[in-house]
Amino acid sequence: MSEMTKRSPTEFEQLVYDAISKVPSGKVTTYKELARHIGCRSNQAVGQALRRNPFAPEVPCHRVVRTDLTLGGYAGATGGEKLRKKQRLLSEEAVQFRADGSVRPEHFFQFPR
DNA sequence: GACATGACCCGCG
DNA sequence: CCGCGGGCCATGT
Repeated sequence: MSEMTKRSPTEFEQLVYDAISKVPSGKVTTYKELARHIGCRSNQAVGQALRRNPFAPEVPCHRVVRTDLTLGGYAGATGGEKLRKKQRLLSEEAVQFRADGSVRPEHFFQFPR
């Protein structure tokens, strides 16, 4: 029979969503930092959890960018409309960008050690 | 359980 | 600078 019920977040995903929620407005973190904070050695696995985030933008996954501070992805896309939306959300939180599209480093938020 | 996918990262040539 | 390969690991088929 076909699947009708929607899948609930796994514990791992909840861990990720909970961590992101601690990133303040106007700041960004990275997939790598996020992974380190929750004790995950796969940055990619963190990206996977965010890619399917059903609570965006309440759970502010738009505040997570790549280690080189370029945008990364949003709503399952790595470019186009979706990505521009991510940039707009950040702009509205007063995050500033450099000419090459990367986030200005002063907005980087590091989790408490 | 094996195999494939992916919003990542890093080193090397 | 750019592509390629290796590493890491949660999820889905």
